Amino acid sequence: MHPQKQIAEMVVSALDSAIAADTLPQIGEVTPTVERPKHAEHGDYSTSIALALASSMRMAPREIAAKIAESVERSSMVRDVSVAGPGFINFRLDDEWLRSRVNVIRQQGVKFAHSDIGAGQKVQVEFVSVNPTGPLHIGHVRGAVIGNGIANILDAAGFDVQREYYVNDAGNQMRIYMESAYVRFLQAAGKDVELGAESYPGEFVAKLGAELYAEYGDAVVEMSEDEAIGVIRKTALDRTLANIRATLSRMGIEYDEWFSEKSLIDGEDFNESLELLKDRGFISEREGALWFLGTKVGLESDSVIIRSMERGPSYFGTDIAYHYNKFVKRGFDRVINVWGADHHGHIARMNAVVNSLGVESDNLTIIINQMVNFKEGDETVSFNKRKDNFIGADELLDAVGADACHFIFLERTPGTHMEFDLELAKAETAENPVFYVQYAHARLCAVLRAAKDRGIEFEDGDVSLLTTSQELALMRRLNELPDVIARSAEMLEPHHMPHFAYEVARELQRFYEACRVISSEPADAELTKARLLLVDAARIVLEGTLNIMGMNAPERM
RNA sequence: GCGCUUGUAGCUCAGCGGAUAGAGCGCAGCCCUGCGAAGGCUGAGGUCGUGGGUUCAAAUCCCGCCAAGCGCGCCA
Repeated sequence: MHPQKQIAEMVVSALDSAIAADTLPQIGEVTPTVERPKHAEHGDYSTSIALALASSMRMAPREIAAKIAESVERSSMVRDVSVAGPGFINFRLDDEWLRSRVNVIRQQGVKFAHSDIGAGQKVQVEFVSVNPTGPLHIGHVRGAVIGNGIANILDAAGFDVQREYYVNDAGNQMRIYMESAYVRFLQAAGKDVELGAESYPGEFVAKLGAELYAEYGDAVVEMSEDEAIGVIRKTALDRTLANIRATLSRMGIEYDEWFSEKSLIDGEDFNESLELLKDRGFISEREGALWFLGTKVGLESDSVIIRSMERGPSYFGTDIAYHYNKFVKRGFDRVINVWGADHHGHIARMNAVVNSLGVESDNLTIIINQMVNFKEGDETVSFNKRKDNFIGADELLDAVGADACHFIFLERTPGTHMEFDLELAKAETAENPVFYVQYAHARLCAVLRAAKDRGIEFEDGDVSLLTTSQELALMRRLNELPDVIARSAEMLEPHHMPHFAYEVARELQRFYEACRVISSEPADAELTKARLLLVDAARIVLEGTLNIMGMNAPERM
């Protein structure tokens, strides 16, 4: 259990025992909020529960705080419990306990910070899911980073996580894409044909057409369009998906499942979900189409599920089947969809339809990441206005590297309309937080290498020698990781990770500045060993944090 | 027109109803005979878009207004 939760439980049981002992009046169930105070003199953890209880208990907040503080059961973790200000109860961690954590971190590795709040619940994180109609572009990277970050965090928090990419291989866009590929195929065969107005003009499709011609040759050129597309279709889709997969792989992102939209229609999911909605009275037929009765559950309008017999299900229709499949067929306890802001209009009816399928709509969380503006020098451009001037995700990765993308996109909360400074991301200087954090890790590795070169063994070091303010501040920081992971998982807020990584790096640099680690003075031999233990623990925490963020922790830079 | 999101230091952003609103960059200074200076320290800089409301307590919750982005298809 992470320290913050332990403190919260200490407060609850202190409150209970004070009530039992009749020193405080009876009240209903309360859940105390425990926070980390902004100022160090307020301790490591703090609760304002006494202030919140004042009116219902009809007592002065400070008095309530004093009663609770008295009843707190002492533990090795907490050195001091005090009442301060208008009625805060402040907790200070015990130095001895903090030191002992250095050994815990070294023994357990980053797992020391993992939690069990997930309790093995099955969670699916679906992200990116861009139409397979060409390579990923620069605007898709944010969603990829956020989805991956959330999945990693949930993993560390004890959830059973599945990462999924929804492949939109049915529907209109796919038809247009295949027609585009077919035209390019014919052009590669030397035929004089033009792309239609709606077609995908990109270079990728042209290259794909040439590859298809090289593979299938003139026999397919002679076929009718429908026949020919039937032949090239699978290869075209596979190549496109392989391209997307390769880009994601460069970012260290791997999926457990690439789920086909088409399979929902070919199989039973679409019909079954429709039957279920029909039984529950959410379906009606009019104007030659089949509708989901959104107005019945408070939506502004109804939505089409099946357009007509010839034209088949709408995107919304298959999305119903998809979520039916996720919850009912595959039995996920929770589903998290990471969507771009241009899909936000779809959220309300998705929640409504999930609810109409009989699934608690709280089990579906849709995270929207806002649009990104890219800044190069003084020029700011929003990527969506650059459709004519396509910038591929690969180009961004070439320019700034995957690690910088992870850090910078994760640093901002998904809801902000953020600006991505291309110059800054590329900069290999202190202005760039990515390098600051990775440098701190590389520096720790350099110290550990130096110790090894000098033949220093520090396994038997004594952590009780770690007493300077910088050492204690660093240990405090390292011990925050369990809280940070728990909080990030509970709130689904990955941005705490890079902020924490930055704080660890900063605390490390202060420690490094003030505390000589490897000393050549014989009298300092024991202190050297103790500090090497701390350096090693810090390295473990930093590496673990970076890995959860999808980043590398370089040993040299 | 309606809906969603955003508005915090010059810039990019944190801020979990609570104590004196924070960080980085930029700016002005200071600090290396030793483990990586890609570093450390100090300082200036804010009517938290705006007007109301709820509360013992509001940047945070509610309502109005202003501004920006996005969305309002039998596209996905």
